Amino acid sequence: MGSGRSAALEEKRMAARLEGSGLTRFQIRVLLEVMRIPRGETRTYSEVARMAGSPRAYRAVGTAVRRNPFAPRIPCHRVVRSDGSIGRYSGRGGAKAKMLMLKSEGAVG
DNA sequence: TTCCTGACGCTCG
DNA sequence: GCGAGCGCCAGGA
Repeated sequence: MGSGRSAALEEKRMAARLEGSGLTRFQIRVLLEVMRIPRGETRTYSEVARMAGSPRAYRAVGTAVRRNPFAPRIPCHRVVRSDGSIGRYSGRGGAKAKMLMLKSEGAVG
């Protein structure tokens, strides 16, 4: 990807927008971490929960990403289950589209 | 404040 | 290898 500077700027603007979207602090933190996942890579819900500050809140992570108001901006499709499964996807196309996006990014074979 | 739900995780049969 | 059950944390009604 390009410059990390614009990415940081984007993240800052995102945080401001998320706060105005009626999301909670925890959910914002989760979505912010998800947005930092590099293209072509994936993270498990447990990892995201850990990054968000609550290692055992993987359930709440699912609730948070499901509320993701910035679908393409925040790559929630890069969050998969710990067993390697795609998991669910409430966005357009469901889990099928999720897998397609991951294949497009080279995250999966 | 209490109960129910959820894009999960792990164990057990 | 697979399905069912229980535990986990956060949020909404």
